[in-house]
Amino acid sequence: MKHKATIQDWARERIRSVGLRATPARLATLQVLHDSVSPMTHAEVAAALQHFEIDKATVFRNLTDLTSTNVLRRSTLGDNVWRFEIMKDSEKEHDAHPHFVCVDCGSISCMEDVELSQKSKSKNPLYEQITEIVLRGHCNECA
Amino acid sequence: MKHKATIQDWARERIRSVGLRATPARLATLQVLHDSVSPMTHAEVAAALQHFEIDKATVFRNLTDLTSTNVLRRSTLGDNVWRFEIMKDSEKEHDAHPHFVCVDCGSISCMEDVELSQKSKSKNPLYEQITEIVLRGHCNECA
DNA sequence: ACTACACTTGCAATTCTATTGCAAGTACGG
DNA sequence: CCGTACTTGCAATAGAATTGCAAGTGTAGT
Repeated sequence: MKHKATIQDWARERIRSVGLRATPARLATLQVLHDSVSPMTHAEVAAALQHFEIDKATVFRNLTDLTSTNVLRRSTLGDNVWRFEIMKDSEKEHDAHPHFVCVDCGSISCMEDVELSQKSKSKNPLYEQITEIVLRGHCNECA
Repeated sequence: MKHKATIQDWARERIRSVGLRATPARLATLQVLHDSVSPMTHAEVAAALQHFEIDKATVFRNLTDLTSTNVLRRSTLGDNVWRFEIMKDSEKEHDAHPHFVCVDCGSISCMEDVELSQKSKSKNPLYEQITEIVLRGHCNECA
């Protein structure tokens, strides 16, 4: 388990490596997203950062900037709200990992160890062009 | 090719069969969606119906009602705007086979021969409770 | 056909997500 | 430590989605 200081260092390094400045707002944003087990909406991130008096417009812009530089991944899970999560180095070349949405409580979780496979080799040349995978159902809490 | 009168009859029949009233606004809504080759946003439907002096709130409520009764299907392409299309009889039984949504043209297709598998046996007890699988990406037409 | 009632509609206002302009503030290369 | 280009805060804006309520209307039952 990484220490907070280590995460800060990683965040600073990562932000600067994509040509952006390591501002407190951006470091805090990555910290918050790191501490979360699932993708967060911009409203959630903004709420978490209000204690630090960081404006929501700033949060928006930073989430957008960090997404366009591939530090974050932005996805829409079917409810018309953007969600952001830190993009791991390991998944930069791969397809996005599936997200699970509970239709009862709305909770979001990542399904790192689930992948798609084809029953037959026949068709589905679409496979390579998939950008997002969303699964809906009942989570353990609500089932 | 169906005649307009036939579509009106089908629409009236369909609307009433789900327990709703066959109002001019609803008949016109289904007519417009029938004439469209791709899913339409609420704004597009509302614009098409303005000539008939149908309020956008009414349009929205009807789209919502018709969606919750499975007359229409609502989907999001990733731009945070709902899109609606008539749900064909053949696809009413929505089993858990994946649907593919093209984020460019909005077309929806079934991916019968794609299934999920776990990389590791470890966790993910969520697997059995999945009710819907949606994949987003670029279809062959739009790629 | 008529009637009554529940369902619908129109209008206006509201909520929520996302975006932008601009002046003040700040990170950081040199 | 300075200068400048990048960032931020604040306020305003745009657009999608939603709601309250009184007036209007489709329909089942007579």
